Amino acid sequence: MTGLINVEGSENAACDRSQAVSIRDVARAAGVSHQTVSRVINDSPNVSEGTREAVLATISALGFRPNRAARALAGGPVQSVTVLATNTSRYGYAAAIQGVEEATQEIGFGMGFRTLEGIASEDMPAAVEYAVEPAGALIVIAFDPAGALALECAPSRIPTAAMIQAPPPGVVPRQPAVWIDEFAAAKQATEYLLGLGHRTVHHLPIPSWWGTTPRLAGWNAALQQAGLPVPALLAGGWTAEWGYEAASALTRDRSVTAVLCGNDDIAIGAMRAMHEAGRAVPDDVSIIGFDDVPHARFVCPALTTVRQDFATLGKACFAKLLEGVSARGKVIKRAPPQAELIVRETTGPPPHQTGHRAAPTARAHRSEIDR
Amino acid sequence: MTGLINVEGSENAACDRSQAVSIRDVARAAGVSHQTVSRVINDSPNVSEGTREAVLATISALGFRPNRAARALAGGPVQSVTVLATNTSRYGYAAAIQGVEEATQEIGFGMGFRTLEGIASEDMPAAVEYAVEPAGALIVIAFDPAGALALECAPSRIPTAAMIQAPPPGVVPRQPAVWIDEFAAAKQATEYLLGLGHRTVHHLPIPSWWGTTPRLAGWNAALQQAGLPVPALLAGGWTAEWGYEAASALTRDRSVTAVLCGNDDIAIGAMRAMHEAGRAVPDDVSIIGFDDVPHARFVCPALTTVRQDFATLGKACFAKLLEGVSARGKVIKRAPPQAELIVRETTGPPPHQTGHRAAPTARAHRSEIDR
DNA sequence: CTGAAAGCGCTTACAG
DNA sequence: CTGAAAGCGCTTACAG
Repeated sequence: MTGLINVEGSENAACDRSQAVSIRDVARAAGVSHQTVSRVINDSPNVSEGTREAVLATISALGFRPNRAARALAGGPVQSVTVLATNTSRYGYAAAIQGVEEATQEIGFGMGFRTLEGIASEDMPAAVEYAVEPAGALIVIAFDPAGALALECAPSRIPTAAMIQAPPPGVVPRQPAVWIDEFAAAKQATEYLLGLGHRTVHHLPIPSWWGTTPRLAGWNAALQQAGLPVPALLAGGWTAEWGYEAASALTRDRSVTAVLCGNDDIAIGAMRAMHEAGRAVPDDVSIIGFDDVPHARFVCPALTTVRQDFATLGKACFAKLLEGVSARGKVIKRAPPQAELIVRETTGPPPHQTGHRAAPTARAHRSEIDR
Repeated sequence: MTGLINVEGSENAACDRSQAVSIRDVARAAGVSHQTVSRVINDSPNVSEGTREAVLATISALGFRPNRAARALAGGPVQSVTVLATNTSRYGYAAAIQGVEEATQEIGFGMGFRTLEGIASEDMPAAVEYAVEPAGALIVIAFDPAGALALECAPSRIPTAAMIQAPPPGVVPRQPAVWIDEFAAAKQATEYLLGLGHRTVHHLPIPSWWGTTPRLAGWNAALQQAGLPVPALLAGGWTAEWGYEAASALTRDRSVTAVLCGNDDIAIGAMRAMHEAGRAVPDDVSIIGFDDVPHARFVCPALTTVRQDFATLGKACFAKLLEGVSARGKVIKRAPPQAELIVRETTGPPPHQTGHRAAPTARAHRSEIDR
């Protein structure tokens, strides 16, 4: 098979590429043994500079690409990661997955993906086991119960890292994990609402499976710190549909003037419910979301929300994973991102509040009302 | 390593699983050769019913899982697919990816994923080549230029299928491909607007790279068929931001009373632009989107849009891929989904239209205004 | 229908 | 610093 180097002649030159160049082909062409080629592609220090360069040149001339399956089989280093997540289409998950993808691409890792939806608890161990490639690592997005279960099922033999909801103070996750400090942001968002003059803030949470979530805890802390009673809570949900249903129930209660939502989908559902109930946002009720989905600033009124950079979280998670793995090449460490309150149009003072419109402490957060 | 079978005793039994049972372990335990085990796991017909059952029993007793890397390396059948897409977080892509994922999971295929964003054209062939696993297949989401390029770069040696924009009549895609018939839906949506009494319909397209898109063509056809001039077009975009900018330009033109948008993000951006310009939706201008993202029915006013079932499209694409591959097991064929106009609240008769409110031909499409 | 042979492309030790 | 050996777990032919 010739024509590997001379690509310019052919019809769609840029798009053709013939079959498999092996480590032995490279070795032959470079006049070394295939082991030496192996050392070069694995960045072994035991290669003289001269041969290294010669081999590298031959590699690129021949267009050699190491066969991932062979490397895995032969017991090579970890070189692929599979991401486990409940689903793909929820914004935070999709963005996190994309972050991992970019990070893996940078260092030439393969990336697999497996969805957790519809897997029964008793099948989870086998599913996790089977999901990861032979010499592969594992990243699990454990924001929800299914993800958390998958994480528990990860065999200790497989290098694993996770994106999780922030653990309560003092609790150390059993696996390498990253998270966004949502507690502070939720507290800040709640305080912002209180600062606007609201007597209390209600919360429409995302689901929790150990009794609380950082978002919920932050909300709770702000209320308690202000000496306010904490309103009753519904079990959580994820979708706009759930937010719509949950907020509809709140609609009859005139004491509800501010609602902190567990995510933007819930917030958008809640806005709809308020709209249908004839409650104006933000004049009658203020709403804050969580995540800052791309359309949050375009809905009407534009959604005040807590921005979370899931793509960066995904990258941080991958970096965390690499710490525990014989990582070749430089691992760019990344700190997990900070959550950030973005004030837009769904928040304002409560109704019947004459005059003294508590000056929103605008310095503290970013405003995008005037985009 | 013992304890493989007896899992009930241990602490978190459901979550433990020890290392690698090989084909030889199974063979030994079943009293056959490892080739016979191989035949069984590959559904070869050349195995007597008795030994097959015995081997199968041993496999499940031992918890044997074939090593994917070894199968690939030894030249086994295709058993994994990698999906190439511009990104992960755009709704249609995310949903399509999830559809593929579910389909692969059903038949035990591995699934890889690679993002196209940021890959220079000249690097595309290598990127595509390197993305797919050794004995793997390829699915590319070619809704956009980067995807289309990746598809062109797919080496013929790799089994490939694609999700594409519907090709113009008479054009046969060079690769196995599936698509949603958006032409008819776009035409229907345009006709619906015309039927409401609008004098013309403007279009905010998604990008095209061969001069048109099915959505654009359907819009165009409806206009022409009605003997109407076709309004000038902007180059396309994908995001709410783009839709916002594009619609802002339209805002000063009072003849714009109906806008068909290339997707829901554009539509939401357009709604925002109209809102800021003091043009009421749908009283001053009607807007229709494309896709039916999950929040479309919750925004205010709820978005009239053309629903597209990308998850099913993804499954259909995987089924198409399997047609060209020595597929073991039953392949569930799936027809690509149909697009469907969902009438909600962003559409109505044009302003200054006294009286005769052209009866919306409501039978023809689904209405969800009363959810 | 079933087993003994050879090899997929790479990697680790092991010798120099 | 470099090469000859053995093997990862599976699969195809090839012989019975």
